[in-house]
Amino acid sequence: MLPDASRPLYEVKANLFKGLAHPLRVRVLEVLSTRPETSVSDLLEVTGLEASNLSQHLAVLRNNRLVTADRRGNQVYYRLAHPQVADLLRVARTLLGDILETTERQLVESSGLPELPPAAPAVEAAATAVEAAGEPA
Amino acid sequence: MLPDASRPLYEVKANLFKGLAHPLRVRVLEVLSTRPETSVSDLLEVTGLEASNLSQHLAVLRNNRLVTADRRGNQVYYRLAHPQVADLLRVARTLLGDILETTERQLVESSGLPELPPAAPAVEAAATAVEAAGEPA
DNA sequence: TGATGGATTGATAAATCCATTATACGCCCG
DNA sequence: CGGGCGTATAATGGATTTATCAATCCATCA
Repeated sequence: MLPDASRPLYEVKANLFKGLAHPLRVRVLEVLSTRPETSVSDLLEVTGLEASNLSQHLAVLRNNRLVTADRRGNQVYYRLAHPQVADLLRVARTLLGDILETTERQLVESSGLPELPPAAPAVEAAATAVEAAGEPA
Repeated sequence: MLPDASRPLYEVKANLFKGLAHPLRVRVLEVLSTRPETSVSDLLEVTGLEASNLSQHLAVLRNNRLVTADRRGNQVYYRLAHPQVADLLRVARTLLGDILETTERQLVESSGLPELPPAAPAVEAAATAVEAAGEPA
């Protein structure tokens, strides 16, 4: 889990992605991208999760060195270990935008070519949702 | 597996990362980042894998719209579906470089502070390996 | 000290992922 | 058409991941 550099890079990278491969963990990282730090109790509120479940996921993020925790008094505060983590989320998002765009285009092309589709509610709304989502990363 | 935009973005992102969360798939994407396209047989050579195993992983990459395949004659050629995929791998690599650097520094700091460590073979070599690795992404 | 609130850890069952094997498909050539 | 090659899919069993519940740890405050 710790990025052991003696292994082939593609293994280490795969481990990194594994650390990111859960909705909850992505969510936590997104929250952490918007503020300098966040307490576990705040994360609990935001996510509406069970404490132990969240804690487990935070442990995964810690083991992957994606976040750092420090305890102040009764509470524990988490922050991104590196700004690059936010970069990664941003790049992922733009990639997803592209993917969605081209799959949508391919759908249109293969289904009769109505140059400007009169309005494909679901897909269309979805696409713009991704573009405009007021989301941190 | 298809990036359904009607779901929360963090779920879609997590799915994307899941698609990347295997050494073999990362390896394939790295190979594909270095050339415009690569045939399955070439990938088989490079990776030394069983055909069906590779095929399964290629299917995952296809389902995630990370690669596209097109058949010409007897062979199938794969390519990255978007240049952003390579970007993602690059950002991941620099992040890993940072992570490794700071964990190494923390190791040194917490173990007696030999200002310039006389030479910590494993870790040191590893770090430079990551920096210098002549790897595509 | 005991008690309380916040967070983590351990244990377990369910779900998911993966390598392997076997089978099927698509294309070319004889 | 039949055979062979290159890929892909199905099925199976073993390993990993995850949500849940119980137990523990750590700091505060009475």
